[in-house]
Amino acid sequence: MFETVEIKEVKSEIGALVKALRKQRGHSQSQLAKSLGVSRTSIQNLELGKNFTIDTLLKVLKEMQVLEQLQGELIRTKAHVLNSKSLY
Amino acid sequence: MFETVEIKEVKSEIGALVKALRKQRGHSQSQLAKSLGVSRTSIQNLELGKNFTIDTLLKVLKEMQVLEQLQGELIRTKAHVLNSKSLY
DNA sequence: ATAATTTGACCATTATAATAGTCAATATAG
DNA sequence: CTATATTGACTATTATAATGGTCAAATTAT
Repeated sequence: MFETVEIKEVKSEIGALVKALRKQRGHSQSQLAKSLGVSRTSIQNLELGKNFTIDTLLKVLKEMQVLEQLQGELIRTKAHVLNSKSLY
Repeated sequence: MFETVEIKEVKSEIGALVKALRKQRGHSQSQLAKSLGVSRTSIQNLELGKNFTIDTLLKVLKEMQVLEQLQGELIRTKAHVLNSKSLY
């Protein structure tokens, strides 16, 4: 047990999710970049699992209308953290 | 409807979550920074809702052993995206 | 209460993400 | 098949995140 998840792997999965969201909406990297006011290189790096800033990611998620969901997850996760007794 | 969530707000919530996780484990910013091999300033900026890189965030989440959960969410979300018919 | 620790707010420097551009390889459309 | 659009892979430059340091204010421990 305690399977280790690599950071690199998670970044790639974030990239794959962004690409899936973008494709589903029928946009090219250029179209998306333009509507967010960022460079296509930023979208490309995000999708290819390179390093990127939280701003770039959140801009995409807002455009894709999944920012609310992320916020919900954050609030739930934090509540869960605060309610569970510390084991540390 | 279509309540707008601000990026700034979400960054602050991520910061609050990280701070809650850290406090629960009884670590100082300095301790956490050292164990991740990043500067305290990076932890501080993350917690205060400034901009930061995905690497910094994922390092923290890995240390806090919540990276698996995030990965699970990503996979579920992507599956949901791919299974739902496009409205676009 | 006071001593010790932690945190937020700086600053200067370094590392690197973001930008704008090009081009060949793929993919998509006609 | 041919034309068009898109993507991945570069490069050079600029903007900014990360670093390492200090210090006063706030918090926590004694």
